[in-house]
Amino acid sequence: MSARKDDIWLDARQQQAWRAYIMGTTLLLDRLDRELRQAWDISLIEYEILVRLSEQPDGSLRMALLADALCHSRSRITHTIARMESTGLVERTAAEGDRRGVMAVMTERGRELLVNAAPTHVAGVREHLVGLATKADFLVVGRVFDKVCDQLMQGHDDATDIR
Amino acid sequence: MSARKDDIWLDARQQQAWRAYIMGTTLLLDRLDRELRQAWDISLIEYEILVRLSEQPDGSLRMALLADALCHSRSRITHTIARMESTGLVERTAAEGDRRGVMAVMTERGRELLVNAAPTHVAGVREHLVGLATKADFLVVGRVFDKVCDQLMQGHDDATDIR
DNA sequence: ACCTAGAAGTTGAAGTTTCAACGAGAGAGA
DNA sequence: TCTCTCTCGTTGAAACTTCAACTTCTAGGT
Repeated sequence: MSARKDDIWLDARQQQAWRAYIMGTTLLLDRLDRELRQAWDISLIEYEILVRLSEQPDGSLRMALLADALCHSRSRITHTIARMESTGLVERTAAEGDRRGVMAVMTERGRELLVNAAPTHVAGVREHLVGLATKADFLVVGRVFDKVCDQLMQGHDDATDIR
Repeated sequence: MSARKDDIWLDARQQQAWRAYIMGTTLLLDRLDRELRQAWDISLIEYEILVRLSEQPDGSLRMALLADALCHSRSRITHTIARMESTGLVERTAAEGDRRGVMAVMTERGRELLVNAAPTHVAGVREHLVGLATKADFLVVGRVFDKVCDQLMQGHDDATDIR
């Protein structure tokens, strides 16, 4: 109940680091999203979905796995895939062996768009983040956020689930 | 046109770090937002606005400065402050000396809420991020994102501005 | 076979952010 | 003073996400 202040609050440097992280992330994600939209008329989320699909041998993935891979709610994936289907980047097919299941499949057009958009995206990531840090420092960032993922992954579910 | 692959793409470890950062950030911001909403019925954005206001001697800040401090669009600030005004956390007053200007002022109720919510928020930041890394590693994160801010800050404007 | 708990995915409404356009005032220069 | 350009902040619609409810199907027990 009466923990000392420095057990509760962040010190000045930690607080500064936290703010830099929040602001930097806000600016970075905003920028990467805009760059993709302007160059290829696709959002960062849609781009990331295409990346995951492209990593599968058949270019397809169950909706739930897509949601887990991106840490998005299932509802969000449903809506986003619906939009992408309407622009011809993916299609929906039934999953074999589970009649509840739906597979999102990348179309040829989706694959072409990804091939085009990938250099734009990677250049942005390099220019606005990776290229600004030493290799070692960037790997530290990766290490820290690996732990964040581990800590927060269990217990992350769709909003419909109990908590 | 024919740059070597490793001039364009990230290597495996960099890519892994990038994904950890994206996923970790998604999970982290989602979690911090939920914790504040559940405990105090306030979003992370609203919380951050209250923090900035509380740092001013008179608890008020021009809309534009608020937008800049949070790296949000002016439109977003307008909408968010409107919601906060309707729940009694802030009020709007005219800025002196510039009849275009609007000040967002923290109410007493806003200040009380912030005092209550701050421990929740800081505990979350500690538990899900700061406490998972060594002090040195976390400062590296801050250093990296400081550079990201510097690089992206100039040229960050409201969506209405030319680009 | 039957029942039940839970998972998969969708739906539509509510909430939030972005986008483009706008009105009003400030400020510099002729 | 007049005018031109720019900034401030807002507006309402479109785009996107969250939320809660729902249907369908699976899987495990009896």
